[in-house]
Parts: sequence; C-alpha cells; structure tokens
Amino acid sequence: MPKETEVLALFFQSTSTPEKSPQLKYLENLATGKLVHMRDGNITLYKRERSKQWQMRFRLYDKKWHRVSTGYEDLEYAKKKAGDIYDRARFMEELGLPPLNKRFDSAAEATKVELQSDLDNGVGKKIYVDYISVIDNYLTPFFGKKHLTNINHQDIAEYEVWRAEKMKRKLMHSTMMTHFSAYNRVFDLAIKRGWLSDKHPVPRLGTKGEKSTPRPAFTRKEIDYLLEFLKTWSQGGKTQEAHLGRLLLRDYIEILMATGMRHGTEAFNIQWRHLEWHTDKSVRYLRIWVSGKTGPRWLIARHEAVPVIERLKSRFTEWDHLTLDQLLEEKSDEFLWRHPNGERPYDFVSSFKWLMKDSGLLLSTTGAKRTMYSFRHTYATFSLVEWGMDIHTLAKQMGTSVQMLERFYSKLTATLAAEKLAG
DNA sequence: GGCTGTGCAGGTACCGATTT
DNA sequence: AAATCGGTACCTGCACAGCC
Repeated sequence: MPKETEVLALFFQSTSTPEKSPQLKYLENLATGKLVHMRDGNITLYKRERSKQWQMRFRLYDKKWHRVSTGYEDLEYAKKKAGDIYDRARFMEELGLPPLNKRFDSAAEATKVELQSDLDNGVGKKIYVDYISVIDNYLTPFFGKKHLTNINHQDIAEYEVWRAEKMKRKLMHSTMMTHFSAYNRVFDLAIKRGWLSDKHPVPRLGTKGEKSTPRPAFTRKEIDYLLEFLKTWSQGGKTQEAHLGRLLLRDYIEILMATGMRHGTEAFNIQWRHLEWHTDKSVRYLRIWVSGKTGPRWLIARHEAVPVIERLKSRFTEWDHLTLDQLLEEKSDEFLWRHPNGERPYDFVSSFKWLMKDSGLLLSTTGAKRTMYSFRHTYATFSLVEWGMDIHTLAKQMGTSVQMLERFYSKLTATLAAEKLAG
C-alpha cells in the first residue's frame, strides 16, 4: 500500500499549474517532504530559504503558535529535538510559565510597563523615570536582540566600551549605579516571570566610575565679604522682579548660613508656622521645623537668623500691625520665601549665579564651582572649627549622619583634635 | 568545630538637585 | 523636559570574638 505522500506527489505531478493557490502549495510542500507534521499536527517542521536547518512551529493549549529553530539539518535529529522542545514547552505551559527563551527586549519592555504603571498609580519612585530612559537609551539598543540566557561577561565588557563611546566621557560612579539598578531590574523581572531560572548566573554590570567630588565651601574671609557685598547688591537689580529676587536671595543665604539646612525642598517649603521660639536656660532661640530628604526635624537657628526674619517680615505691609512674636503666634500658612505680591520665586538658582558672577566668588581656589550647597558645607565647617559644635549635635542639626560628616570633614576634626590635645 | 552577635566596609537602591 | 550627578539610607557579606 503506497504512502499518503506518494499518492499526493503523483497527483500533483499531473495537475500542477503555473499559478498555485496557497492550499495547493501547502499540499505540494507536504508531498515533497518540505513540510513535516508531528504530534497530531501540533508541530510542523519546515525549512526557510536561507537556512539548511529545520525550523519548527508548534501550538500549545493556548492555541498560539511559537517558532524556533531545531538546530539540525538532518530530519530525524530535528524531529527528536522538536519533540523535546514541544514537551518542555507543554510542561512550562502547565506550570504557567512562558514556554520559550526570551530575548532581552521582551524583559526590558515588561520592566518598563511595570515601572510606568507604578508611576501612574503613584506608588513609583522618582528614579523609575531614570530607569526607563536608561532602558530605552542604553540597555535595549545594545542587549535587545540577545537572549537572556546568552548574555555573558564578554557582552558586558563590550557593552561598557559601547556605552563609553556613546556618552563621550567618563561616567560618574553614581550614574553607573543608576544603570546598574535599571539593568538588574530587567533581569529580576525575567526571573520573577520565569523567563530565566533563578539558578542562572546573571553577569553584573560594572560600577567603577569616577569618584564624586564634594562641593566647595566658602572660607571665612569669603563669606564675610559675600554677606557685606549682599547688602548693596540686594539694593540693585535691573527689573523689579530681579530686585525682589536679590532681596529674597540675601535673606535666604543668611538663613542657610544660620541653620545649615539643605537648599531646595527643605529650605524652600518653610512656612511661617514652622518658625517658633524655643527657650532653654532662659535663652530664647529660634527653631525651625524642616522636612526634606531625610524626613522632618527641628533645627535651631543661630541668633543671626532673627534680624533676617524681622527684615523679611518688614517687607509685608499687611503684617505691619503685628510684632514678630505675634506673627509667629499666628501660625500662618504663608510660605517664608515669597515676594510681597504673594508670588513665590521659581528658584534661587539664576539669581545665585548672578551673585557669584558679580561678587567674583563663583570659583573656589581649587577651581570648583560654588553652588547653593556650598553654604551647607560652609556651615558644617564653621560649626566644627569656629563654633566648637560637637559632631553629634551637628549631625542632628543638619539631618545627616555622623559618619557622613566624618567622611567629609575628618581633616578639620583632626586639626581640631590636635589643637585640643596640645592644650 | 560550629553557632551567634557585633561592627565594619563596601555594595545597592533611591532621592533630590543641577546641567544641558 | 531630559539627562546626569551628588549624596543618603539601607542592605549584605565578612571578620572576629565569645560561647556551647
């Protein structure tokens, strides 16, 4: 009894026409052995034009077709391999896991979806925005088409070279850490989804970048000069807006120097109700409730802060009938840093830049650029060196750890200790 | 020898800000 | 607005000491 394929071959030899319908073509392929079915039609083996190896497509219970190469040119080997792949895929399907090896871009895309949905639902972190852009700009372009299981140390090394070229400069350590985290998130998600076994070693991205340098502080001489300079500078300004900005900046800087608080969210969002008097051993101190990077805390302002807030108050004519004490009693919701017309400055950065330019204090002796953060460093330095504050009190006041202070100011404390030891 | 607590150093995740 | 950087908090692994 002749085989089915032989009969079909005979049939098509006699009836073939120049134009073949898809069905005819299919039957012809079947007849000529270019197409092979297995497992009740759930597996089809076929060849592609540009490859000698047998390819397979297979259908699972989900009715979806998946495609993969068997890797064999010999049909018998290919059939055996196809059976293995199919069985494994069925097994994975039963466990609720994806049946095939995934490429990096699948995991990257899924990671992005997860990060974005967290952001949309308000549970995401700020850094997720960075992760998404790292995935888009660096990780997917390089690793996208590679299989998750195939990425190795060699790829990592090549990636780092590629990234360095793309960025055209040396990356800072902290930037590399951001990339590192984004990369790990992609692999973590792949493991979580079962696209990669948790036994599979994931090659890690390097993080040995440039060390960050602390912002420069001001010397005592420089700060004295600056505060003096501000008196006249704050009277100027080409436009009314610029003038108001200068007035406010002067107050702002003096408060930063009197408290050591962080420039930015911490200082910027202070309201009048956050100021109050605090009496200790019959001395009255101004204390301020701030909330920022390291959570909320009380800090004590140096006495120099009091005339500053007096001056600030005096610019608001609606408060003329109140004394400072009465104003503080009122617990006003108004922001401290605002103009008499009620508007808040966008930030102090641009007026600060002008101040540095005009005063000539932009660069430190080492050539580093001053920023608003320089006042915080200056405060820390003065506290330790001039004002004899102990490092624990300072840490509490500044909302940082003793460890961190020691890291930056250990030279100062060493000098101090020497002075004390020498009597 | 193995277990457990402690302290330290370095690694990792993230936040807040500046720069472009 | 996007890209990047400076900085902090938390985590992890390891050395060491004291104990069973």
